[in-house]
Amino acid sequence: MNLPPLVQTFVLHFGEMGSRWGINRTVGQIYALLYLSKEPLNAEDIVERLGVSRSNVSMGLKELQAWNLVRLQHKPSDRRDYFSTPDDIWQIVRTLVEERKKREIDPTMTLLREVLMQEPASAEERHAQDRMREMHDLFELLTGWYADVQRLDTERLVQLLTLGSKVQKILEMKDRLFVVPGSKKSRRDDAKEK
Amino acid sequence: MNLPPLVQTFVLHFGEMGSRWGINRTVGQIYALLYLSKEPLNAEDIVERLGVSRSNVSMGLKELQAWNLVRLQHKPSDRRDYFSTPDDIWQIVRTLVEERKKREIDPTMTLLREVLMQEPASAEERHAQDRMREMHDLFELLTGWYADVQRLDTERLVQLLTLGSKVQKILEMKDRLFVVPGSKKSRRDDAKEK
DNA sequence: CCAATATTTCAGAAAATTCTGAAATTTCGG
DNA sequence: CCGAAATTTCAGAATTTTCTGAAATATTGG
Repeated sequence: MNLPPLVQTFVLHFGEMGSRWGINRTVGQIYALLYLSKEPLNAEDIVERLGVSRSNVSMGLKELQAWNLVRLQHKPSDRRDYFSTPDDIWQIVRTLVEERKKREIDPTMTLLREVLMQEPASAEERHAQDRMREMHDLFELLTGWYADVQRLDTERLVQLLTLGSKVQKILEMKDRLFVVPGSKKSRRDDAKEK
Repeated sequence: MNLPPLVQTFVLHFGEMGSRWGINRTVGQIYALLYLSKEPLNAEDIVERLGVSRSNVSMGLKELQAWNLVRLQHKPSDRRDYFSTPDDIWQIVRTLVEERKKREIDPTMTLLREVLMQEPASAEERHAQDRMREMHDLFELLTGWYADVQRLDTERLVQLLTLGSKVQKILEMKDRLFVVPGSKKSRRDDAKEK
């Protein structure tokens, strides 16, 4: 491995971290390297810096492309493929969340919907189905939130995140200001009192 | 594997899904089984239903305990260990997020902080450090948001998630209502115009 | 077109992980 | 305490994943 120490530390860490995700060491290292690099890199650059085989890099890049995590580009009068990550880190986050949802949540939701259609044949199955329904509803809530928030432009997203749970305070304020006292909606807070 | 079809479908799916996480098939299956089960199960129960070795179950349960994902309990006049998942699915989510943060984010933040202290020895290292700083700041924002939201009770958390980006609307409303026109704070929206 | 260059594919080697059975250790009722 | 029951440990077998080198395929400047 042929990298400045500071870069190497990061690349090695991401290689190890990859295993905690569904990603292998080389893929993690390639991504880390591209993320830190100012200039786009071609496959041979990556081979030299990471010290892995050309074919391994080829497969790694293919996987990263399948994840939409790298951008392929070309330099004038150079037929080699150059790869880079988006400059905007928020774009990276959005892609990551999107792709993980696609691979992990969506198939699970499909399965849950299927299983929830079936008729339980025993008390045991009935209970299992109830549990699956809880999970289904939870995922629905989370993905709904995500679908909503994902549309915000970055500035507003950051604003929202910075606010954190302080939003809650504003909600309470809103409730107090705009809900007609005695109406159905305003009873929520009363309920807490009991 | 000796399970009602509906349960088996879910257990097999979670087994496969486990690989996408850092968790192995058996651990995924054990967790799925416990999640669906009304009654706590002992190790031998799990062996029978999943058809894996006793030692494999032992190691799987140990791992799930390390993740705080299962609860160990005992039945009167039975010395065997019985395992279950929390009834409250939100408790499960909280634990999962907490543990993943502990294993993935925290070590990465430690590394980033260390590397950001060092003096870059070249333009390349300087750029790499800038990129790492972006990541560091991003994680700080996200974990800050999480730390904040994590404290909410479930009812309010659900409320917040249901609202999604509509929060934004309320924020704008708040701005319009309470910010003194011409003050520093009220200029945020003006900036967007240019 | 074609030859040089670039990239991908893929079979099998290497490495890592998962799983098992047997043995060791722990626990606790009597 | 003892011994039966329960659990854990662990060496190595089985399986899966990762990685490589060689060969095949694709691309493009001239």
